[in-house]
Amino acid sequence: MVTSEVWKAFEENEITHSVAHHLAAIRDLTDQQGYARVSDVARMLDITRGSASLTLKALKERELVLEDGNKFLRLSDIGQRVVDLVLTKRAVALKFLRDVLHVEPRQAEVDACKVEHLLSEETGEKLLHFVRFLLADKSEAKQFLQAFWAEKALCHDLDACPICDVECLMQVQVED
Amino acid sequence: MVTSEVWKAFEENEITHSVAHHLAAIRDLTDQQGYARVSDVARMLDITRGSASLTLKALKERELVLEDGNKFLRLSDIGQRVVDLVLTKRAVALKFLRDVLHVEPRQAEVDACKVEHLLSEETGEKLLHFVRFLLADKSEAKQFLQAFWAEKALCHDLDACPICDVECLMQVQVED
DNA sequence: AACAGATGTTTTAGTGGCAAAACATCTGGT
DNA sequence: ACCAGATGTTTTGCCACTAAAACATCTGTT
Repeated sequence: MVTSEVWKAFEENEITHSVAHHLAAIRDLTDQQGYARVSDVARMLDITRGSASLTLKALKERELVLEDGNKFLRLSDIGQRVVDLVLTKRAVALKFLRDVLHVEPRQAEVDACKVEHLLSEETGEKLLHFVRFLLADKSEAKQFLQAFWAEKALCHDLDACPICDVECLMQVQVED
Repeated sequence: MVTSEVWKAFEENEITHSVAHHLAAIRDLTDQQGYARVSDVARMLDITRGSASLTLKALKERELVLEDGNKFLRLSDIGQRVVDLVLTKRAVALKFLRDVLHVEPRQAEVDACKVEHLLSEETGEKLLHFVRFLLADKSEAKQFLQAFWAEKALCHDLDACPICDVECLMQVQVED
């Protein structure tokens, strides 16, 4: 794989950040109030109705969103599947950042939200396994986390931590 | 923090994916061949010279990129700092995905590349600590990883794994 | 001197996403 | 019946990013 193929994959993402949140808004609104209209989505995302109308029109053409005769929106089966995958990855990433890495809750939320739609299914699935294993009631996990959290308290500043430079990190060899 | 503030943070990112790679290209080219011109950057990123010219013009105006009389480009101190932060986060994310989660190397590269510029400094730093601790020569880490990699082999398919649903995961309480 | 090739820039156009404004429609209250 | 308010759409314009094409400049070869 050439370098340009790697970095251009970003643009080729079929589900953009904006699309993911339009779909998630429809899901949330349907759950909360039983229906979702263009205006409801716009209000929830804090964008204009015009903007939401255009984005949702495209999603209807892509058949991720359906509309009944009363202008009520709902997710198609595929749309539901898409938003499930994205929200699962968001939840797992949030759990990892907040409860394992101890990133500030708000920052963890922002970061998880930024990357949710960009992580591959493979990464999402493996991160899920990892977090589950890490937070389960296993002695190896408990001991490891205890040791990690204890050590972390000693080293907050990257520049001040001699063992934490990346060149050094990248040379660490891992044996399975 | 309101929901809309969280998801809109994506758009407010000052360093876009494209910008990060333009800066990284200048850095790589300077290291490899001693200089970087608009055409070199365009070739490396596999975009047209026109496109690179426009993006780099904007970066010169933002003073992240400097140009000498011979049209040779170099990073300003701030530009250097920016690209260092991004590439550090890419390296750490790659290490984590590939060597800890065992994501397929190519997929790990793509995913790390997609999120590198989106992760906060806090997350990047804490992930670095985590990976370093995890891959260091510590008994807690070794035992944990051994147990994780052994268990992971048993559960490849998300749907087939009853313990791996997210609702369940999110209810796990963590005590420090 | 003339030409070819490489380089850099600008213009035009397309995409995704946003706001603002104009417009149409629909609904409830008086 | 009328009006106000809410709703939905379209148009226009902006920004970041890209390609394509036209254009200018510079360099090396003959």
